[in-house]
Amino acid sequence: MPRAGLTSGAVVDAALALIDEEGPGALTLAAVAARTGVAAPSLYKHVRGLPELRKLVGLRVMDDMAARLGTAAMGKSRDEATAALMRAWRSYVVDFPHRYAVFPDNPLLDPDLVGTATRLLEVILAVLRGYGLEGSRALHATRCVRAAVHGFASLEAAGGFGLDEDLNTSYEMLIAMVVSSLPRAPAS
Amino acid sequence: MPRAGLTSGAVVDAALALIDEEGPGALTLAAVAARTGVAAPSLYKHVRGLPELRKLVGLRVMDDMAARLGTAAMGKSRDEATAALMRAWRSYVVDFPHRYAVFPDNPLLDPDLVGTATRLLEVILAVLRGYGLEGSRALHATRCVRAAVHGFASLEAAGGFGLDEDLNTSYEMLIAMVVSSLPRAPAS
DNA sequence: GACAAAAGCTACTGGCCATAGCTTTAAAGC
DNA sequence: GCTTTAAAGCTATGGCCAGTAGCTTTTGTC
Repeated sequence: MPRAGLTSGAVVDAALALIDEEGPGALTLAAVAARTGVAAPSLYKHVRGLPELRKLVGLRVMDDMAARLGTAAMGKSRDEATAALMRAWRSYVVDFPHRYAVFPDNPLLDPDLVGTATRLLEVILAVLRGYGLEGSRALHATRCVRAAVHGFASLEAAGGFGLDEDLNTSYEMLIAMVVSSLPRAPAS
Repeated sequence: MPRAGLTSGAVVDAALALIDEEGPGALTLAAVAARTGVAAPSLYKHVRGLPELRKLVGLRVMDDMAARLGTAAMGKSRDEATAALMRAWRSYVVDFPHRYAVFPDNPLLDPDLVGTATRLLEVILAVLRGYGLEGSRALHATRCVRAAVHGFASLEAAGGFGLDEDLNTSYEMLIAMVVSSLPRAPAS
């Protein structure tokens, strides 16, 4: 019997493939084992259990998003950067609708996730700093941007918007709303 | 052996109590049966199974919210109505943080939920009509309001905002952003 | 070529959903 | 008041999944 040659990363890959193909509800150890050609208990050699697998999957999702957002905002500032950030966020959801559902609920409270989560927030904060926002004002503004963007993304990922017609137009309107109403300090 | 006298409604009540006390993950037929003092299979006399119970619970949540939003917006118009609506939405989440997680993902596509879901959307649409918004513009604006409000609510319900300090301030800022950037037709 | 660590396996337990089929309660009709 | 019957409850059972225990086999290293 040849060895499967699994690694922790390969298990996460299989989990993501499963999620992409059959939705977040299909993520079971049994299914991952079947897909990787291994008996279910063998997975425990690479992953501590289902909760840890979920966490690793969530971490990958956050990582991918952080990379996308970072490059999207790169070289831009202010309104242009905000719009690019928001478009990149949604584009992830459009590309991987099922993945967005496994984005960790509360990454800031989990020591294993807080690093990546902070990196993600840092992207937003960096853009807001371009408006001259710092400290408390930047914090509140970050929350507002997160709320708008995450709200739209999660509703779209869940198919929550009824007819999917014209979602681009809706989102551009949301971007315009955010951009136009972000508190701003005078440009330096 | 006296009879428990369950009804479909009582089962939903017990399910909601469970969710409130132990979170949405605690909603199992076994737990509901224990709480109602009945053997698990007996629940099938009142509910078709776990998916249906979830749906009924989601329906109740939507119903409660629709009632709250309706009375909150009543007698107000434009910015005042928008702000009241948004505050009422969040107040539900603050009062029942765990319930918000069982809000149905896609009520508009489920024939059993679409009625209540539409009633809920109607409240938002009614407020937007106060700005003179109709048709396509109103649709897009509704989506933006939903996104902002739902995004904030779901992040708060999941504890996704790190420190919960100053969430009121953040939300008031979001309200101000929405109110100030809503497209508006001239007042009649 | 021997050995040790890691990767895989089978066997098993316990939780939960769900179905089948029986018993008992309680309400309705005579 | 008694009979009847539908609904409400039960026990028994099966299947799926997570997770643990303990064994075998591969594979890389000395």
